[in-house]
Amino acid sequence: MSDNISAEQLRLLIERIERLEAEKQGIADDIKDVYGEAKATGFDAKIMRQIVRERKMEKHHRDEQEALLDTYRAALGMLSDTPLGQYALSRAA
Amino acid sequence: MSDNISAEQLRLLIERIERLEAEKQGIADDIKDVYGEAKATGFDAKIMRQIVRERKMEKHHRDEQEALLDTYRAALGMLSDTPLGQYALSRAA
Amino acid sequence: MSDNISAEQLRLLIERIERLEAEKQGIADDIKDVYGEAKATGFDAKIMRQIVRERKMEKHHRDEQEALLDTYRAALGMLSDTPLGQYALSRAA
Amino acid sequence: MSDNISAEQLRLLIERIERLEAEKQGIADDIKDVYGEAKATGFDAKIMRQIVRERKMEKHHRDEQEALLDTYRAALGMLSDTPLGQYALSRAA
DNA sequence: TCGCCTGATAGTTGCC
DNA sequence: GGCAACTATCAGGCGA
Repeated sequence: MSDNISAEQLRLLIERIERLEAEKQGIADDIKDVYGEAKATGFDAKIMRQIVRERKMEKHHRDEQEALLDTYRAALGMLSDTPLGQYALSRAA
Repeated sequence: MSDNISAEQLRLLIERIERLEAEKQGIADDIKDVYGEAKATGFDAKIMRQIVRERKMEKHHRDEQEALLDTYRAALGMLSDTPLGQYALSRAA
Repeated sequence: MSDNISAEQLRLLIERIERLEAEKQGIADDIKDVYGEAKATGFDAKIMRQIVRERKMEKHHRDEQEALLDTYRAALGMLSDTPLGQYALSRAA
Repeated sequence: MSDNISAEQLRLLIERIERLEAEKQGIADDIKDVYGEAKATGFDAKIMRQIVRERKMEKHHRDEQEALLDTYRAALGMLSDTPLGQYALSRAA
């Protein structure tokens, strides 16, 4: 009996995954359509992809910077109630 | 002036793409979550992935068979108005 | 000195790769020639490519089925020294 | 009867293609092995790929130059028995 | 957690 | 010259 339950659970999980993958593919198709539309308007898809890639990297870069800053903030947090810590904070910002 | 219009168009296209890519990534994360959930329930993610892959391939296989059959039908189509062609078609189906 | 040795090693590796890529390209050209020959004989290259693709997929399909079965066997293997596990194995095969 | 002949021809062509594709895949595997070997020796595969790509482009560039030169040579060939052609040739070389 | 390896994605070449 | 097949690259997932 518990085998049936397991099999049913497995079936449901597989179906959820397949449904999500179908959605993902649909969006991928939408993206392709937008590039097609851009091309029809006279833009170069290759260059656009390059721009998208660069912006993603810039965002990633900013996120990393932000994370680093958070780390500093946390490290300095424990010192923020001391005069020396206050000074370090003022230099890091 | 038309440069501004082009630049604006480009900006809109890029933003649409970035929004779609964000959605796509979100769904990819959802899929990962489902696998995580399955693992927590005691299923082996590797086997599940293999099953999903296999089912996808079976579907692709059927589609390809259908496409091949269509191609044959088209190739035979040029004979469909002759008795012999009719016979060939009936054998191919 | 060891730099020279490294440089020489690198050169040899690069040359081996370039030689292999040349061979690969040669074979790709041969394949193209065969399709050309087929076309000259009156066959439709598009259909031929579809057939080749389909046969490759069928092979891949069989391999995948086999791999899945192996995975199941491995998953059941942990039970193979119990009577109940033996029974499960006999049902799965 | 001619159908049988055609089918047999088609079979032979398909088999030749499949055999060539198997060879091609084998060489692709060999290339992968060489990169693996290089990596094991301490080289960076990504950089090596870049080098191979650049050398291919350089070769292509040289080939184009050579082709252009041939075109000039051919164009000048028809003039090579005239004093002016002789002069042009001497300038082009 | 890191390296490997497979699967997804972008670029290129050949065909129509 | 556009489109589709194919190849090469890259990133995410798996195993050690």
